[in-house]
Amino acid sequence: MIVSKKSKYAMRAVFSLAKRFGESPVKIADIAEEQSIPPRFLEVILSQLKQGGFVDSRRGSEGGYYMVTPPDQLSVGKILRFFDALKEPVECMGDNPKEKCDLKANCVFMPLWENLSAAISGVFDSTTFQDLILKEKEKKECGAKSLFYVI
Amino acid sequence: MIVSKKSKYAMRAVFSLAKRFGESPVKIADIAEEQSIPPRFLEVILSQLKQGGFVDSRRGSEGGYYMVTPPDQLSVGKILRFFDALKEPVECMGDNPKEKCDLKANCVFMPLWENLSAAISGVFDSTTFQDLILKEKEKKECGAKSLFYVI
DNA sequence: ACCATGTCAATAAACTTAGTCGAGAAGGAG
DNA sequence: CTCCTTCTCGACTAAGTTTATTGACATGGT
Repeated sequence: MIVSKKSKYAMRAVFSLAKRFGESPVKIADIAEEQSIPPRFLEVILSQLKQGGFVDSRRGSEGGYYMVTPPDQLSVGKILRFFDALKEPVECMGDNPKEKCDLKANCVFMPLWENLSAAISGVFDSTTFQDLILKEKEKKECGAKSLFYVI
Repeated sequence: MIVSKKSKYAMRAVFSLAKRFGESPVKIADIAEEQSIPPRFLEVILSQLKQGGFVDSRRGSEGGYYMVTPPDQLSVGKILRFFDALKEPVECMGDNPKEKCDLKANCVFMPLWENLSAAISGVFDSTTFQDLILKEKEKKECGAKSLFYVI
């Protein structure tokens, strides 16, 4: 898959924390349970998110993790890129390609990879976590309305 | 990467055969050399392409592989999808998801995965191997022109 | 002092990717 | 009919990546 399990966990964790932006810290164990993420794996993930400057933490009782970046200023793309999930579509692209290719500019496939790369970025960079939070609220409301009308 | 080495080998092999559509069979060894693909790996790939009905083969001397599908009727997407390289962006999507998710329709991330899936398909389904062949010809002409003007 | 929590580095199991190998089957030329 | 050439098939291996798990440690609050 393009988006690994780990990256999805990261997104869910960030989503969870983003909803509580400005509130008191949330324990790893709580996020893990809420989002069904293996707690000790989440530990690793949150630690990386902290390294990335997206979240911060406090130890001791009443400790936990909390959002640093406001949800409306954090795109999904930033998280995915940080977790290296938004890699180049092929190894021969980028400034420092793993797989070297002599063709480069003359490769007939290159425009394809470039379009792909742009299309993917387009999708992820245009959605912030604030958007997702709003979407969830909408869904809940629609769900309620739906229940009302269905009967 | 989204597109594995194997899938890229497959694309190059198909590209190579597509250029000779209607001509006599090409030996694995020749394609391998022309496209810098490990011969015995290419063997596996071509055999799968045959299974998929994209190419056919003949044994014995003067044998080899040849294109069945005309280049203008074969999109890049068809090959990538066949090689499972164009998987769903996440495991929880599709009709028969590997990773089951209770949220499904209510998942806030789902629209993201759907947009992504559509964007990727859009890129790959809109290019045929005929397009690539034409592009290569253009590039060669431009290259010649360029040489002419540069001096 | 103690307990609750985050922190860190190492490790392991499962899976995927990339590639290899040897023996065999089928077509064509002589 | 026999030999050579080429494809065919299935198993195998090596390396890398992903998905965690573990135990010992550090730190903050009461």
